[in-house]
Amino acid sequence: MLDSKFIRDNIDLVKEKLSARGSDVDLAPFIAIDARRREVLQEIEALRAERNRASEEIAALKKERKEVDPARFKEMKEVSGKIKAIEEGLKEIEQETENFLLTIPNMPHESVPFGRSEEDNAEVRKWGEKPAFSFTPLEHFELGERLGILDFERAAKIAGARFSLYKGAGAQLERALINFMLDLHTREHNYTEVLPPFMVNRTTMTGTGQLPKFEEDLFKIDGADYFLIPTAEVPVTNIHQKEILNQEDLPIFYTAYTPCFRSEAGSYGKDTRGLIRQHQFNKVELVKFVEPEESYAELEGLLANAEEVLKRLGLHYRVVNLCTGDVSFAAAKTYDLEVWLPGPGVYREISSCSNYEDFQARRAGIRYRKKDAKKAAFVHTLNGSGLAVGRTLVAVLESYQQEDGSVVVPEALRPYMGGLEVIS
RNA sequence: GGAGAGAUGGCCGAGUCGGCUGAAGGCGCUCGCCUGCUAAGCGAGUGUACACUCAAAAGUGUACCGAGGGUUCGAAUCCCUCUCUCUCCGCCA
Repeated sequence: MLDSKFIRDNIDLVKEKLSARGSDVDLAPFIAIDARRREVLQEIEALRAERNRASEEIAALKKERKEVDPARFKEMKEVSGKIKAIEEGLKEIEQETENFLLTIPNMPHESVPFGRSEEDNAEVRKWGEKPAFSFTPLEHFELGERLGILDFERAAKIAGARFSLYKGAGAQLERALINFMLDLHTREHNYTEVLPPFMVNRTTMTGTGQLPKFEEDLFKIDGADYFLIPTAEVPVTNIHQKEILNQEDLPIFYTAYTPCFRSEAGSYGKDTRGLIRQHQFNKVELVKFVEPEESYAELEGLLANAEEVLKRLGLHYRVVNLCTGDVSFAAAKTYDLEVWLPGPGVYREISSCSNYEDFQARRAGIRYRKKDAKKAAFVHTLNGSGLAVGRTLVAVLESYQQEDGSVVVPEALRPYMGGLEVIS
């Protein structure tokens, strides 16, 4: 959420920043209603002040056991009626401003390249090499089905399309990846592991920006106001919802493994086979709460933490700086990590690392108190996948496949696989 | 699922028959004084948001005692609804 005062004072800048991301919001109605809001507020506050004064007067008279003129009561009853009437209008106006603000996306940071679509994203760097094969590499679902470690047909029978069933070494490999990632981030990168609820309420979904705009992408529990989380970012960022943290508590780093649930209506027809696009997938998430001055340095750190997973697994990847037209609703800046998939021969997003600045903090009410500042300030929140587990498994299968269809287990994972070296 | 109790400031805790209660008292914390050091003691301060005045510093007003609504000239205090916490019973991995 943007600061309404900031919008008021910087209309042209806000307009420019939003149009850079392809959002041509008309700010004029907001400016008008915001002005009206303050006008009504002043009116109502003056009346309330009058009521408070009268109240004190009456209290003083009663204390001295003096008579109160009945006309006074009548007069104040009218004032109260007026207040109530204006209050209703004010509530509507406030609701309207709130609704507007909640649907305005974040402004991209100055280091975000201008662009219209993902075509315009800027490659930052590449790491490693595309693995060379003396044969035509297979896609992961072929490998997985042949090895008997992935079973999409039965997954469809149990649940439907876009669900997966891992078996044997496949299930074990998924679990190994989760543990490997969590251990790396907790032991070497200073994150605190958390295991949050996989369902959250509406307020929490609004805090990180999934609601009110993207309800159709979420799975909602029927008969209760719970949603399945689309990412651990949601419950974990909201850990400190409506809190004022101490400066010395920052920065706070959390990592969490959770399954993620995404409805993503409209995605049908894309990536229909395999693990790439699922209604349920596993992810290890990294979340940071930091002071504003530190947030861009912390974004680089977060990105490096996610990259480290790929490096240790020996998977070739590239880092992409998303352009203004491709950064998501709540983010000010996003780096995507794209892993190389030898099967289809493409780079595939495997992590998305973003700085939200104070956009989520303002929505969720996450503040901190600076040592000698009188006012509490909003923290900056960041998060990134560290990594999407299913897609990592895809990359491992495809990158480490051998001509006979077996798959070599990357060394970093062997301790988590009971020493297993090859899946065959 | 059933029965009961409760929700007040960073924490503990008081709020009488509704009336200067943003909220007593204590603890904690900050600054100052005092003091070989520490402790004790003394003094002052110590929530958030919004609006207005304003260059700023600051000041003024309004709101907030779990959330929302109602009664009333006036609600932390009375009434209703909801949420959460605790205790007991039932069920249960």
